[in-house]
Amino acid sequence: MEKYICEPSHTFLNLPEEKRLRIIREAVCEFGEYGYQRASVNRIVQRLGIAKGSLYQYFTNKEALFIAAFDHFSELVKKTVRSDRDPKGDFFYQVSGVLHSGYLFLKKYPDFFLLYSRVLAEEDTPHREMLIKRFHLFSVEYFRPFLDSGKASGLIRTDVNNALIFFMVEALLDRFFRECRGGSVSGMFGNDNPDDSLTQIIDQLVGVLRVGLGTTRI
Amino acid sequence: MEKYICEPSHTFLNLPEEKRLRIIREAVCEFGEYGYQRASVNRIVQRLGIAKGSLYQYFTNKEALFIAAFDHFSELVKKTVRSDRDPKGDFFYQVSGVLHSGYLFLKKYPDFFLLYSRVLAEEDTPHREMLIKRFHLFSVEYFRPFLDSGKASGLIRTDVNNALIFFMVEALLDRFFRECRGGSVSGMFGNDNPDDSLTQIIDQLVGVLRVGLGTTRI
Amino acid sequence: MEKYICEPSHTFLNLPEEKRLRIIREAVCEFGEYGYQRASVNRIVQRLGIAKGSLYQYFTNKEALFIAAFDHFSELVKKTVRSDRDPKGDFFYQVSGVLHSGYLFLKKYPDFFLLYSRVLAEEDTPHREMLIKRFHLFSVEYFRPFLDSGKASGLIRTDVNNALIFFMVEALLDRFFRECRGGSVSGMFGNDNPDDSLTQIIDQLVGVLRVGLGTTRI
Amino acid sequence: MEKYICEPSHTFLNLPEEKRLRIIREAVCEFGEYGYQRASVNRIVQRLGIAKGSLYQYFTNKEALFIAAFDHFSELVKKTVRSDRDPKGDFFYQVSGVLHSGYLFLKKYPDFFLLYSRVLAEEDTPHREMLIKRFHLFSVEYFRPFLDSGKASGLIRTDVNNALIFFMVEALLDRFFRECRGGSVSGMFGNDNPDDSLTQIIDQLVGVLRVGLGTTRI
DNA sequence: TATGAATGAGAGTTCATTCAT
DNA sequence: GATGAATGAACTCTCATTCAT
Repeated sequence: MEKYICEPSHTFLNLPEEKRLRIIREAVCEFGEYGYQRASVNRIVQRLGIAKGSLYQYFTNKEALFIAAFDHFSELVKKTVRSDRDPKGDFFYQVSGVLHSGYLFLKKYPDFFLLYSRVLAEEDTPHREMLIKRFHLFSVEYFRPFLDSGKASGLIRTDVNNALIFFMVEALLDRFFRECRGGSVSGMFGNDNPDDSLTQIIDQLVGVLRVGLGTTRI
Repeated sequence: MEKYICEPSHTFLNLPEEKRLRIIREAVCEFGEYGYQRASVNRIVQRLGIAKGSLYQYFTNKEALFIAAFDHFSELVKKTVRSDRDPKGDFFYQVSGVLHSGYLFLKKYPDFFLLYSRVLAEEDTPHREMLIKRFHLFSVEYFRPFLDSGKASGLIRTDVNNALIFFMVEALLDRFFRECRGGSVSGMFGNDNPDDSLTQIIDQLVGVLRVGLGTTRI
Repeated sequence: MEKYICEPSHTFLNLPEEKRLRIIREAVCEFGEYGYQRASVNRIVQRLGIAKGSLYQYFTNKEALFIAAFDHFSELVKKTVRSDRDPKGDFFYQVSGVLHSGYLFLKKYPDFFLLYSRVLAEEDTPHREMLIKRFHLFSVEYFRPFLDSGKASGLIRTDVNNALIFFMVEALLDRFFRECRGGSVSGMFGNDNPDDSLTQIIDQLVGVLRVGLGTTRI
Repeated sequence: MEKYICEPSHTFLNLPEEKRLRIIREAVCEFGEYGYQRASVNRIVQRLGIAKGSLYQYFTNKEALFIAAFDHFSELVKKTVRSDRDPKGDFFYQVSGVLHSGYLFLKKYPDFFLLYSRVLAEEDTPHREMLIKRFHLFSVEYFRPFLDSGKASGLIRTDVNNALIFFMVEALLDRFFRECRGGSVSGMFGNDNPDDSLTQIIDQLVGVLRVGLGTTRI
């Protein structure tokens, strides 16, 4: 993992874990709600009930605080995905699994997810490219083995570029999660079914992928 | 087309076209670069070399200027797509056509495209939902006939929801254009071919769609 | 009547009377609603539907327009009071008469009255002292004969200074009209009688004056 | 005393008293000179020689500063009147006492008095009605016992409405103080006697009231 | 004579950051 | 180590007035 220009200070790291977490959580919340630029350090310290000077002793500036908040989130995502991992299924099963556990994650930590979308969305987010790339690499690293073995075993068309496959999968994940955040997933396809129709929708989406990218025929 | 609460003033509409366009263009540029909230009216008038008061005689407020800029862009996009339209091809041919002409458009007006992504991305953009919806409706309106006749003629699977098809197509368009903006299209798949490899990439993407959504077999 | 530094221009005086009156009326309205300083020339021309430049050709500046508006009002008041005048009654009857006709006036021309209160109230009104003094002089001029003959005929205490009598009468007029503007006159004494109780209230007020200042005993 | 939506911040309350008072005093001065709307926060901080941001850490906005300034003044007035109070005299004696101590107060704090007149005068003053009402209530609360016992003991006419009596007394107080502010009190009745003629004038005024409202005959 | 586009100073307010205590 | 008062540039928006057409 790269070192940032501005790591949290020792003062911060020596804080009791509870307080450290509260600070990170409030930061995630603020940055998620307003995006980096419009987020207000004032509001953060107000919500925390600590002095502005204190925060500036933990982090050299707004940017450092932001990076720390994002990092925490990003580690959490990876941990969650890894722990949910069921290594038995094929590539398409994995995609479907990530859609499911991603959905659960964003229902559980809406603030974290909001923060992530903000970073994706707002170009003036500091270190944006690095942060995004890290997620992309994680996704590649996660799906790669399944993709490789899929191609090896004849499950997946070998005439389609890996990069293009990642491109399509990430496009669908992105859009799916973005859509999720707003309203109910089912609502996005016009019907008013409750959340449990989620499985059907994911199945349909992945089904199309399976046909388009796979060798299986209908 | 709906009327907004705050149209540009007569003063603005009576301006010589050249000046009017310059103003819109600079606004698009600023809003594209910073997003609505962080964009600065100060900077805009500075770039234009006009007095702040003047701009406020053209538009009641920042929001009105923003809407005007976005509208100009949005009309231009529609006009471009419509004029490029080749009504002969099937649904997938149309998707491929839109990818092409969209690519050309964003190379020609990168600022406009930036603005669009900002709107998609930033939730505190005023009237965001309306602006996005309008694009979505345009896309539905454009593709719908081809989709319908495709299903009728047996070209396209009828067991896949229309909404889901739109979802996938828009997801790919979105991501494709977003990727385009950064570097060369070819760069996004790891190879350094010049732009003329664009056709191949689009063909591959649409090819996968054609298999996944269509009844044609490989 | 004194000449002002800035009379309305010939251009204005040559305007058709109807237009001239509309301009004055809108000005009265604006200055009444916002007071001199906060009144907006922009709004006035907007309401009138004429060009800002035009207004500035009629009046050299905001101040000149204001004076013209106030003058018109002030002439109207004097005309009204004079035409209502019933020279038969004694001093106290006259006071009561002015209270009545003042009340009717302010119900008929609330904007004019509002303008007057603004002038009384706001110290940064240009030429305020002159405008107020003119009203005071009018009041003195109006009441003086009745006061003199009242003292001569033994109706009014001669041991009370004329200036003090004017002071008291004007204080009551002022407060009475100020109170009137807000709600119903009757409301100001806590009872909810309709406007026709006005006569009783005025009678009571003047009654107290009559006892305090007069030689009549209860 | 009611709490306002926006009290001064802790930051302000923790300031050394001297500085706190300076700020209030300058605010009173500015609001008194220009009225609420035209008063300029810029000018206030300039006069104080502090940064604009500082003032906004003390008070959430212009309105809060205004209310704080008015409150300070209003408490001071009440304290002054109460401490001058001589509970021995009758109702008319009390009126005369308030005229005297009011006069002294406004000579001592002319800016405070100016502010008060502004509030009375300018309808777009925020919370105007509440501020005025509070003064009226204070006046009622102060005079009421004397008025009641006056009526009980047969000193005051019982056929005159209490509300009407308050109306007259307040009208005279208002006008008296307004007149005072401009020049010397004596000047207002045309003679050039020094301030010590004040007593005579007040005596005359109250004398008329005593006759008009009282049962005592000349 | 009438127009209305242009002006620019000044309004209230916010905010990341510093530093003496 | 913690505090929080102070800062001042930048923000959006308003307005009386001018002047070329």
